[in-house]
Amino acid sequence: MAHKLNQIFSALADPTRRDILIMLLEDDMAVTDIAEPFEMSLAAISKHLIVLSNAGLVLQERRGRVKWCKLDTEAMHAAFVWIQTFGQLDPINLDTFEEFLEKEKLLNNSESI
Amino acid sequence: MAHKLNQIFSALADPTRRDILIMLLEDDMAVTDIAEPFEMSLAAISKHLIVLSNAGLVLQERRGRVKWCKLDTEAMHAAFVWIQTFGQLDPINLDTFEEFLEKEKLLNNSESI
DNA sequence: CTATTATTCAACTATTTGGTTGAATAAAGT
DNA sequence: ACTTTATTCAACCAAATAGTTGAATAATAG
Repeated sequence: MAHKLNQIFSALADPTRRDILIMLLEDDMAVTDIAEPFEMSLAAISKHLIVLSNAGLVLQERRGRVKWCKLDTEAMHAAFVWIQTFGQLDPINLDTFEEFLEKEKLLNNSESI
Repeated sequence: MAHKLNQIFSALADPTRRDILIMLLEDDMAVTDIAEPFEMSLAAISKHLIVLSNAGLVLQERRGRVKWCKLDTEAMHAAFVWIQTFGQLDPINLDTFEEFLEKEKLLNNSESI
């Protein structure tokens, strides 16, 4: 599904998911324990975790009947790098910008297969 | 509409909007000029700019019939700070986490009026 | 005054998202 | 074997999103 940054930023756009990430800073947790403080259903939390996992923000490892969730810092780092780089970019050359868009479009298409 | 970070991250989640932000690094631009390299309609770009503006990532100033768009770095900085802080947080105390959620819920409600 | 240019609005559509509930699966405990 | 626990699946729903087109608005140019 398209660019990784799309998934990362849209995963971070939901306050429940940001809260889950903050919880996971303390320790790895099982799905049921993650769901406990929230007012929504377990199934809803399970879906949020799948979104976080698809974005690469969380790793899920099943041991027995329990699925342990832990932070995966790599995706967060990618977002961090994008924002940081953004602030430090030299002014771009608009003449080459359309080429850039073109390349990115091809890339997105190939990724979405 | 809820938490500012929701708007910021969800604005950043769209590749067209990220591209627009990159274009604006070079210089302030009018809506029509921003739209030019993209394949979608002007109205679609106009909507994207409203999203960016609501998120606080872009400032729009009308001069005559032209609406000039420029970067507003504050919101980007807020996202940056969140991610950076995230990586540096001490392990949280889960006992107080529900209180945190409660406060945040009240806050979100008052913001969404 | 009229035509052109810049931008948005309105109405519509298709898709995605975030939630629900109830059933299904699968492992562990007794 | 039976029950409980952990998690997901499936079907559904409401709301939001990202796009379209055509008309409306408003400022500039001729």
